Amino acid sequence: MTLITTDPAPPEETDTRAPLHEAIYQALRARLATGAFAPGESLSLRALASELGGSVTPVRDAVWRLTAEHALTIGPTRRIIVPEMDEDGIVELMRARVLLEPEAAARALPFITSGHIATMLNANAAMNSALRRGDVVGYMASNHAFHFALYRAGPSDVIVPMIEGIWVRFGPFMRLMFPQAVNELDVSDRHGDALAAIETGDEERLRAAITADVGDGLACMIKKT
Amino acid sequence: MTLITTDPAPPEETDTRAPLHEAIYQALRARLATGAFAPGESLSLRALASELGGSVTPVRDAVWRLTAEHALTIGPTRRIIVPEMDEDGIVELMRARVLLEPEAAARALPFITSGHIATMLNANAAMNSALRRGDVVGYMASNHAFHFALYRAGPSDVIVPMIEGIWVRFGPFMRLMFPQAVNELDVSDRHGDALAAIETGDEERLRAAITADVGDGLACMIKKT
DNA sequence: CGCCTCGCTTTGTTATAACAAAAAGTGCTT
DNA sequence: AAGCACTTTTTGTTATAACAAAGCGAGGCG
Repeated sequence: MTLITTDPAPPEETDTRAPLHEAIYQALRARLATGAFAPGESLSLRALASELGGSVTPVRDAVWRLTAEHALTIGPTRRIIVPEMDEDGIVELMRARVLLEPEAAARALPFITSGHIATMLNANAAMNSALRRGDVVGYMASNHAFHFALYRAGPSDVIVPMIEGIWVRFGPFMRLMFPQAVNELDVSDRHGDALAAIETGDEERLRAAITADVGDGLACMIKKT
Repeated sequence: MTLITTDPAPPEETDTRAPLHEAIYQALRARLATGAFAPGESLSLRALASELGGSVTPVRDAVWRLTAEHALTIGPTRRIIVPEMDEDGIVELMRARVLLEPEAAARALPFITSGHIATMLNANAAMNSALRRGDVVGYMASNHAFHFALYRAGPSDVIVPMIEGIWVRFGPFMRLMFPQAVNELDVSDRHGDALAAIETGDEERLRAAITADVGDGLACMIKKT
C-alpha cells in the first residue's frame, strides 16, 4: 500500500550535499564583496585551494564563474587577478547602475508589501547606525540589503542579477574609498525619500530617489581619486 | 653558445597557445547561439569532451562560464541542461534589451566612423539577403553583426557585454520561432532608419529606431506562442 | 652600479582515476 | 501487459599527477 512513500532528507542543517565548488564560490564572492582582496592582487589556484579547503578542481570552477561575472580577471599570462578600476571604469559602472536600478525599483513598486517595507526600514536603520559607528563593512552590507530588498520584490529575474553583478564588481573599491567619504553621506536621506515615494506609490519620485542615491555614491567615489 | 636563444613562436597560424577550455567555450557558445541544442536538452561532460576533444576538466571550465552567463543551467540533480523559456521569460529579456540597447546606441553615436557605417551597411545587406533566402542562421548572424557593430563603436565596456549576454540567451529560441515569422519582418526597415539617424546625428531618432527594432522582434516571438 | 642570464619555484592547464548519486535498462511479479 | 525492484551504466564531483610556461631570485658580466 502506498501510504507515504519515504522521508527523504528533512534533518539537514548544514547541507553537506552541496558541492564544494559552490561553497568556494560563495566564500570567494563574499571576500571580494567585502574588499578582502586588493585590486591588482593576483590569486593562485593552489593557494586558494589550501586556504579554503579542497583541491584545485573545485576552486577552478568557482574562479571561472567569478571570471564570467567580471568579479575576477585573467591576466595576459593567464594569471588570476583581482580587477583594477580607474575613474572611467567607475563612471561606466555607475552609468549602468543609473540605467538599471531606477527601472528595477519602478517595476518592483506594485509588488511591495509591508514586509518589504519593514525589511527596508531595518536595513536603513542598520546602515545609519553603521555609518555613525564608522563600520564600513556593516554600512555596505546594510546598503546592499536595502537596495535589493526593494529590487527583488519585483518579478524581474533578468535585470536584478545584472545589478547584483555590478555591485560585486564594486566590492574591492568601496572598501578603499569609503572611509574618507563616510562623513559626507548623511546630508541627504535618499533612502527615506525612496520609502516615502513607495508609500505614496509615486513611481517618478522613486526613480528620482534611486537615481540620486546612485549619484551620491558616484560623487563620493570620484571625489577621492 | 648562446647565439640565438630560441625561436619563440612567430609561425603561428592557428594559435595553439590558446587554452583548450577557451576553444571549447567558444564552440559551445556558438552552438548555443545558433540553436544547435534544443531547450531542455541535457548535456554531459564526458560526451562534450569526446565530441569537442579534450578531457572533462576544460569542458568543465567552459560549462561553468556559460552557466554564469545563464547560457546553461544546472538542474536540481546537478545535470547540465540548456535553459527553457516561457513567454514571460521572453518578455523579461526583451524589456532588458529595450532598456540597454537604445542607451548603448546613443552612447556610441559620437564615436561612429565611416568604417562602422560600412560594416553596418554590409551586415544589413547580408541580413536582407539571408532573409529572402530563408537562411535563418545567416539572418541571425547578420542581425547580430549589425547591432554590435553599432554598440561596440562606443566606449562602454559594461553594458555592451550585458547586451551580449542577453543575445546568447535568446539563441536556442530564435532558431525555433523565426522560420515562421521571417516573412513579416521586411515591412519596416528599422535598420535603415537607424542608419539615417546616425548620419544626421539624431540621437532621439536612433533610440527610437533601436527600440522599434527590439519591439518588432518581441512581436514576432510572442505571436507564435 | 645596472642589466642580463641561468636555474629553481610556482603557476595554469590537462588528463586520469576513484567515488557517490542518479539515470536507465532488465527481468520478475502480479 | 503493466508496475516494481534490482542491477548496470552514466553522471557530476573531487583529488592527484604530469607538463609547459611564467615568475623570480641569485650570480655574473658589462
